[in-house]
Amino acid sequence: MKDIPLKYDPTAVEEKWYSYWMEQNFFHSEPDEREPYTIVIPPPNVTGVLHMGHMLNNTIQDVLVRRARMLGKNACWVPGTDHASIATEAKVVDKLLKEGISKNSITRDEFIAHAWEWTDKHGGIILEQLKKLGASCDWERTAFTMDKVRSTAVIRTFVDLYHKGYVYRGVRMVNWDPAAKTALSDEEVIHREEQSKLYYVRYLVEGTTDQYITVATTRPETILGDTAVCVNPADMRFTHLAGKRVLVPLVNRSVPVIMDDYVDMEFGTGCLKITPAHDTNDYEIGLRHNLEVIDTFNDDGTLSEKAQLLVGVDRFEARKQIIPLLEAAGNMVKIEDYNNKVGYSERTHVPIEPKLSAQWFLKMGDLAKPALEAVESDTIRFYPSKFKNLYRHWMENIKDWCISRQLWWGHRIPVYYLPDGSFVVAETEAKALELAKIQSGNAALNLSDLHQDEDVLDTWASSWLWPISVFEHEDPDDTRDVDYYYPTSDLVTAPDIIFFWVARMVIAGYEYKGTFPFKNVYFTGMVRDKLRRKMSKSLGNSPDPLDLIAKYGADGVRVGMLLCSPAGNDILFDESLTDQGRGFQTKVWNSFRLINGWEINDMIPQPEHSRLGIEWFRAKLNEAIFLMDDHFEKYRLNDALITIHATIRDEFSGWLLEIIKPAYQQPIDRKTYSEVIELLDELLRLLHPFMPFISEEIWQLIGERKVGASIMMSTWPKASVQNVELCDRFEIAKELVSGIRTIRKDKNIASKDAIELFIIPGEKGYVPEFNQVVCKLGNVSKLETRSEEVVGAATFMVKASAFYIPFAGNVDVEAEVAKINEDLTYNRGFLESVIKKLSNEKFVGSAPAKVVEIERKKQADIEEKIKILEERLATFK
RNA sequence: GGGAGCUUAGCUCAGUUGGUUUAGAGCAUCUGCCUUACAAGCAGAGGGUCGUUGGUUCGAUUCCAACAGUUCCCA
Repeated sequence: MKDIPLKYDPTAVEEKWYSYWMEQNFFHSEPDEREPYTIVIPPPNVTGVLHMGHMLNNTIQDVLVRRARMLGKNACWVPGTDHASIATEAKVVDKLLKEGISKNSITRDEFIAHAWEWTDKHGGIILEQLKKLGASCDWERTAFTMDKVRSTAVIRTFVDLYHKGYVYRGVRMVNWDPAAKTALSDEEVIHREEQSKLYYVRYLVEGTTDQYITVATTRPETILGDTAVCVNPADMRFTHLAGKRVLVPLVNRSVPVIMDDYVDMEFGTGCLKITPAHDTNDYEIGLRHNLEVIDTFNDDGTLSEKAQLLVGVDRFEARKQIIPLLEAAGNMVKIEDYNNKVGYSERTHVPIEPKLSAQWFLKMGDLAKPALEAVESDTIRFYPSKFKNLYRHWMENIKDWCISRQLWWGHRIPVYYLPDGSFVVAETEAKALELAKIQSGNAALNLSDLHQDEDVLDTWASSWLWPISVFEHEDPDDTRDVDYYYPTSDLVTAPDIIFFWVARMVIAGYEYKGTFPFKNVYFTGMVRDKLRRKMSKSLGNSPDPLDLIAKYGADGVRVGMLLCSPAGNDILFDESLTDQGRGFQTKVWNSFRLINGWEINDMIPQPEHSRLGIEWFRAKLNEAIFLMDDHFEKYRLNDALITIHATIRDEFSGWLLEIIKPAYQQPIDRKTYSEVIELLDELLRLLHPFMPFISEEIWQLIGERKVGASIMMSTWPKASVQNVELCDRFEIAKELVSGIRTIRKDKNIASKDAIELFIIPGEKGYVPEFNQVVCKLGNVSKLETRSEEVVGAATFMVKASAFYIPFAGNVDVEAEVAKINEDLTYNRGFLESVIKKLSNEKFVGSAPAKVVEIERKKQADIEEKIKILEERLATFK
């Protein structure tokens, strides 16, 4: 008997064991002859602090890693962080601004120094927070997307892809973020439906004084950049305008009326204004019709000199100001309410401006092929598999990836321009110079003559290498780790980055390692609040994970998160979940406290009920292991948790402990005690991946443990042959005990008063082998079988067996009769449906023999039960 | 506008190739209990014509179609 506290103190216990695990270096992995099990963390942004999404995601990873470790695999969970180009740059710019420093006033190098300072200060916070959750990451392998090894990999890859012809520079319509002043990839743009206006504006047909053509637009401020008006060639309303020109309002530029079947005749007026510089579709039309491109916006979203009017005015202010101008000029026809979709920057949340600009692109078509095939063929499995559709759709319609960003924080593009405007691509300045000399034929060229591209690479251009680059070393020939750990086993991430990250990792994996980067992808749901709102800082609906851990314990929070989160389903987080987790933690502790409090006596033999209980529980536990393994195999982690949760709470604490519990202040026999400790040991091991701390705490207390021992390094219990029949028979005994409890409650018989129990056994519903258990749990002093109805007793049935408990007081005949009649009605109805089925010749003829047999058995069972019920009813008449 | 998914108890969800006593769990609700480990607990109870309508089948929550509602992705 150990001296243990009445109340479990998660904070103290969690700190103690996490330090112990760290001291023992249990999380660290080195390649050896065992099978590897590898997970790379989805690297959180250095700007981030732990939020509920991380909690869910990392809890899942930790569960998988801990179980794999217990299965004897060489488990390695690599942690790290992501430099998050645009988000971090924005934070650093803000911070500097508060200090009175504008980004424009300092050099690139000075800015980068500030950004590193910021990263060093904040970048590690989130990883420290993960430790509180119990994450068993190999901290010695912590990586950062901008550290030396990872940066080298990114640059090397760019150069390689360039030389393979996949990278090209092109002027294209890109998604321009006027706040960050950078291009964004399509995936970084979020489209939202908005209430806006549709403006009908008329353009004077050139050479006339009263002929107009009216267009409909949501963006009247772009009129200043119009270079055509377009109609559908099939539209009879406008055939007379073919070859004519119109005047752009306010600026009176003469532009052609063009015909293109892109125009939807049904929409608006059937007549479209074309602004090639500021609309993707217009740009395409412009290319087809050789239209002039007039860029009327500056990089910051204000109108440029080219607009001629409202120069320097912000685009949204310009929209307001241009309306009275159009009205005054007599061009505004009408304004209607209209809902349209507007693209917003994922990071800065400002509306995206389509803008022509020179950017670096990566050709995706060929690269994507093996990556699509891998998922289609289930070489890489998605859980849940419904995300295959999404993945396929994107991969089949993949577009080239805009990989340049007009930012400073990130991997600077290794392109070096020569004085003549040509360029070379190389991993280092020295190599670039060498190449430049050859290319230009000018051996006197030196570094100061070269100018490196100002842009950095998209952050995902580093994260897509993550499963490879985290295993690389400064010595490029040291491939020991990558050879051993790659491909990794499981990836746990959110479906919203399936394109950003998952798909691109698969692409990079095939391109650079010739195989998939991970075998399974587990998509978690979004953590939302009770009202299904996304958790966000601005809504203030997200609890601070660390507060939750302080309040409920890390184990409690982990259980709370997982209880309600089948793969891929959003989890509607509510503190009642973590409260449940804490409740379970307390339950586990109290169960242990009960056992711990027993005095052991070597002299007394094992009582029969204890022997039976333990025999049954062994079978039940075996069943639980079997089920959990199956759930794990299918990545149904919440089902696996529910299984161990129910096994501990209901079967172990609720049934087994009640069976073997000695009478008050009585000792327990040695055999039962050691057997129950053995069983508890197994339960704790099954619980460990979910609740690492409390399982370790109790495991350390129930045996003599040497320094260096830990449940996390113990083995995962193995399922043996199932004994379903034993479990089923015990369920019948449980029903009997429940029946007794119900009668006690109905008839107000205190549990300390012993009762007598008489039984008329039927074909089913009575298992005498568990009589000792029933007597113990039901406080039954006498148990006898009878062949005739017992009068003056409370009765109930289990299946086809009838049970009688004599009691002092009157039997409520009316109530009994009513109860029996209710039972009869149900069973007769049921019998009818079975008979109907069996009398259907087609059923008997075509259904499998096994199914028909089941129906026959049903019929016999129900008939027997009805017979007994009828007999009982007769005794009341 | 195109595509995908979802719709089962008041809420959140299971339901594994169509048949296992006319659908299960957790939470919530209700009723008892401060029963010597646990009131952060225990023992019970009620609650669903499986979105609607058709079809396939001996048999449909399960397969198919249409419709309705809803969510997401893409344009």
